[in-house]
Amino acid sequence: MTRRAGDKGGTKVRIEEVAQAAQVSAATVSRVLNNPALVTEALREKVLKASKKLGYVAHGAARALATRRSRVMGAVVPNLSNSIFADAIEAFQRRLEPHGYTMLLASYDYDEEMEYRSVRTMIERGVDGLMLVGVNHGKDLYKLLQTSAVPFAQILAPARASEHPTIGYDNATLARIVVDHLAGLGHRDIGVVAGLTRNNDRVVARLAGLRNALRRHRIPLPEHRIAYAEYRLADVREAFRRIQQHGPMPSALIANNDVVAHGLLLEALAQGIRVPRQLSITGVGDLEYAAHLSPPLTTVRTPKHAIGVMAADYLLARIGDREFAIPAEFPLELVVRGTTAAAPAPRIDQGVR
Amino acid sequence: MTRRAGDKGGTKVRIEEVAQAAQVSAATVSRVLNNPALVTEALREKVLKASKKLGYVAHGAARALATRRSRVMGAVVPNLSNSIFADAIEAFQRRLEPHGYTMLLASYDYDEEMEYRSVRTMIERGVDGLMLVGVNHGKDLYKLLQTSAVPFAQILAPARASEHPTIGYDNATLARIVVDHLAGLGHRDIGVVAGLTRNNDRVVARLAGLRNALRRHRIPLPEHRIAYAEYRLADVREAFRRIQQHGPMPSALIANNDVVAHGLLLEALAQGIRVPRQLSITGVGDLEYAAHLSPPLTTVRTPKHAIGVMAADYLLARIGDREFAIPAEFPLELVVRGTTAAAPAPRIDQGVR
DNA sequence: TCTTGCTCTGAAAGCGCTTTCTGAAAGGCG
DNA sequence: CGCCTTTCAGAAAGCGCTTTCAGAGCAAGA
Repeated sequence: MTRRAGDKGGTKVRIEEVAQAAQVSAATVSRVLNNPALVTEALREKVLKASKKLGYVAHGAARALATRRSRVMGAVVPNLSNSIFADAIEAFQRRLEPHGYTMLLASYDYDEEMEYRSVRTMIERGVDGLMLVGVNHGKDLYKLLQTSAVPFAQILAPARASEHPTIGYDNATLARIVVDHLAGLGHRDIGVVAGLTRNNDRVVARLAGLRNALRRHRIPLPEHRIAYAEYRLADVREAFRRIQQHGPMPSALIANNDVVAHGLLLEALAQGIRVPRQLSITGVGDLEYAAHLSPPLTTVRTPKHAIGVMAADYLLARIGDREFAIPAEFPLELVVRGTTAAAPAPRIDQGVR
Repeated sequence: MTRRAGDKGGTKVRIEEVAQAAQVSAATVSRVLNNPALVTEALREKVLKASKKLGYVAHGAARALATRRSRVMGAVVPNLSNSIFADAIEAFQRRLEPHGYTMLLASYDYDEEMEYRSVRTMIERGVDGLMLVGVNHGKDLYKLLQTSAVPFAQILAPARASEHPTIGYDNATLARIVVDHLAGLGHRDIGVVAGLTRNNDRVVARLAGLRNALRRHRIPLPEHRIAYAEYRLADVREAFRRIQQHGPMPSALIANNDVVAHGLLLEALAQGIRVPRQLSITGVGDLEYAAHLSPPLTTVRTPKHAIGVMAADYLLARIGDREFAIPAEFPLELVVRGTTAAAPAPRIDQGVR
């Protein structure tokens, strides 16, 4: 286990030295390391021993140059604070690890130019595959991806949302699930708190889906019932108040994700508004704390982990020239908890009807 | 902006082709790209134009092989779900980006062997520098780092905690801050909910610090007043109950971080325990939601962002052979909010005293 | 014993860049 | 006007690996 002499600190060991130590050629060492089956048991052992003794670590760049394969995958995401990305990335990387792949990661804070730069740098670093978020990436980026011929997968959108390989659930379906639930509870007066739409096609798609689903139930969604907020509690609470300012409070609020829903819940509680008696709230994502809030949050569980894993599998397959069928869409599951209830009985309209 | 012909899809462009297109040698193209000052204005322009037109992207592996520098930094962390790591990583990467550095990331879920493998793989990929978490890394890992001569920085521990370069705050100081605050409020009966100590030197250090600080105030900390929990709400709530089972409830609970504090708060509220009247709770980290909980959480603000940035700066300096002084310790700030208050008046002891 | 057919190892040619070394051209000075 | 210095671009030698190609060695069959 412990290492003997031979590894004087800081001296990098080249394959040639291992070869000498084992009294074989560099070619053989390489074969032992990469394709052991091609080599006799005895040699293999001898080489492995020498390699271990010298503390040999292959030089990846040289290997990459020779094999035209880097064993590195790239992931480029908006940020790491949003746990949806963090979870997907982690799943992605963990899935890659046993295949000898490492992950190059960059975040761009929804800045399109920075995203482009990141992708470019990754291509320069020779990534074998690339994971991107969403389906909205500017012509230049797609061009770059095409010329460099790097396999890539877009995540968090349904396959049909793009002509490029895309892995995720459908934001329209998600919207429908939420709206159906709320409409089923009798809500006719619904507000929406969305994320910022700048460079975020998921928010846009979800909003469109919401509009659609509401229309099917003949529920109106006037502009002033929509508020946009960054995914920060303070921002969300302000958005809540903005909606209040523009007319009577809706009986239900649809949040773009659980963080937003949390913010809404917090603000409602702070104002003494009863949830769900006076106000129903829905989230998206089923974060860990959703079940623990009081009241526990009604939300939609999204398969972030599965998406990260599949992105890895897809890219691995592409690299290995294997077939891989991307499912059209991932299952979404409504988790009904305590923040939604039947709409309060409408006040008796004093007008004619 | 848009590209013209010349970039037929998927064909990678080599430097030689750019050279031909610009009617110069490959050496000149290389110089233009890496050391423009060595080349006349006219040539530079000509080459840049050709390079852009062909959509040339350098081959990083070849470059790395020739320059013995990869422009890649590694980061190896326990996970991404804990926002302290996510934040530090993001700061690290963002700081690196403008210097042309990309980040290789791996997480090991507190598995020492997996950490070793990750580091090894990164070294193989030729990282120019490495960021690790904590100061407890097993002989083999340090050996590996030494033989490969990769500069590295350990984060989230104070410089003095290790013979190797280390960037972070002192968990003992942190403990003292919390204990002083609580003791100052008259609490003499304090419980602790810590994280799992397996392969987590930060938790161990903090616990030791806590014991020390409490001793200075002559406050006892019997074993049954300590509960260990994973950083998940459900686990934490159970830990809370475990403490309740072993004797009377303490008047204050020290949580290892804000997630834990949140869990404690949730459980207390669920049980109808008044916070802070009956029970004070402190966290660590000042997560975004800390200020928004009700009551808002008293916590200690930790400089995760600054630590990530400094890790990047340090490694960059080391690579550039520049001097860099790591501060002995980072400032910590107690943020007093609503979850701590004076200890409830002690019940009149019926015993003699 | 000689040939045929395998299996296994080594020699050597790159992979695509950077960088030293060299020579050509240009500019300054006696 | 010629010589020396200086500037700038090209030729070529690697960087450390992989992999093809060819040959050596050996077993088996004739």
